[in-house]
Amino acid sequence: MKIVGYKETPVNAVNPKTPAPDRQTQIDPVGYLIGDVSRMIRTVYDRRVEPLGLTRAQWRVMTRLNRLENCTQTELATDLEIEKPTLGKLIERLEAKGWVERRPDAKDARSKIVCLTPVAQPVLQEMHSEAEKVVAGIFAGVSAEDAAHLHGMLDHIKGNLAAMLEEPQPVEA
Amino acid sequence: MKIVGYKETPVNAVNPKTPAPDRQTQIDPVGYLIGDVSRMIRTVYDRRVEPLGLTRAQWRVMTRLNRLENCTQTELATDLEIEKPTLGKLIERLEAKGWVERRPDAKDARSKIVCLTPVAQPVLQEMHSEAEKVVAGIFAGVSAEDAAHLHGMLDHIKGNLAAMLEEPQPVEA
DNA sequence: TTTGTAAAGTAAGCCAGCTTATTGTAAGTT
DNA sequence: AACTTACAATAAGCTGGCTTACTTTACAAA
Repeated sequence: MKIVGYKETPVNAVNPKTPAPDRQTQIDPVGYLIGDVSRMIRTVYDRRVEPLGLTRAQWRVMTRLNRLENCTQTELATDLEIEKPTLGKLIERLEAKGWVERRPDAKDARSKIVCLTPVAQPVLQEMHSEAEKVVAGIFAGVSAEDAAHLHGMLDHIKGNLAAMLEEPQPVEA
Repeated sequence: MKIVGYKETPVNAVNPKTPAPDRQTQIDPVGYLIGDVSRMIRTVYDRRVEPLGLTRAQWRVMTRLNRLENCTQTELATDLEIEKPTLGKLIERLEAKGWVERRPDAKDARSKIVCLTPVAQPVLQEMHSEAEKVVAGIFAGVSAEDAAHLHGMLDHIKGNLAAMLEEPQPVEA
């Protein structure tokens, strides 16, 4: 299975392979750049983790589970920002691989506790090690000040976006 | 159909709703920020375009088609960076809605020319208008210099990523 | 001319996201 | 205690991404 990223470059996206997109960029290209960078980060990491036998959705579940320790499926789905049926199917596959298991919740007969098996530990360590290498590579040649500046601007933009997302949704017709 | 974005926040992602993530950010959070911003941009735009009856994948096809005019499916798929079967299914649905049509290629009996129907025009205009509003909202309060600086850094990072993506893939076992 | 290779589109099948609806259990109300 | 409401998980079914394999056609080479 070859993982190549979702490629969801946004509005009027430019092909990231385009050699010289610096002429005639009348519509602000920063929006495309952000999308490209975001996708490329995922693609780089996906490729490195692929030999471990994990898809992106699966390693996301594993890392969260590692931080949350034992939790219910609903808690995990909320934390991952995916829906419960989506998570349910993912857990089924991870369970089949022997990396996670579902146990009944002593406190609530409706819910199930999801937890990692010992088999998963080496996989998790490998994933963490690869993540560190990828981050180092991405910021090669970027000064600390520049990184801080980048962080500040992205934070500002994220604030703008958060405000836009909180605008009342147009009432259903 | 409610569109809420893919939510593919990368490695060790933070919940974008987290109010104050500024303490104890020992692992570089810029990677998360980029992913969050990218996803939020898409979500904002998706919501505005949703009333037109389009999914994200569908409006991407429509906008590209509008720029490329008449082209073959393979050309369009390459430009969109999706695979041909994926595009084929999308076109089927758009054809059913009456927005695009497939015509035989006079020059090559294997290929088909995809083109927009007149019915699609008002939809495209509405999409473009919304896109401009979203871009304006995103960069509210950002100076031209800061925007340029942001662009420069993202370009640098993108270069790093492109280099990483060109590294020889680990040989298949 | 025939033959072989390459390319365009599609079919089939998997993974991962979503929504809506169902089932079983918990908990609050009367 | 009975009822109603809320919630955990799952089932079913759609979209959209991928790969692999197949058919048809084009083209190049023998």
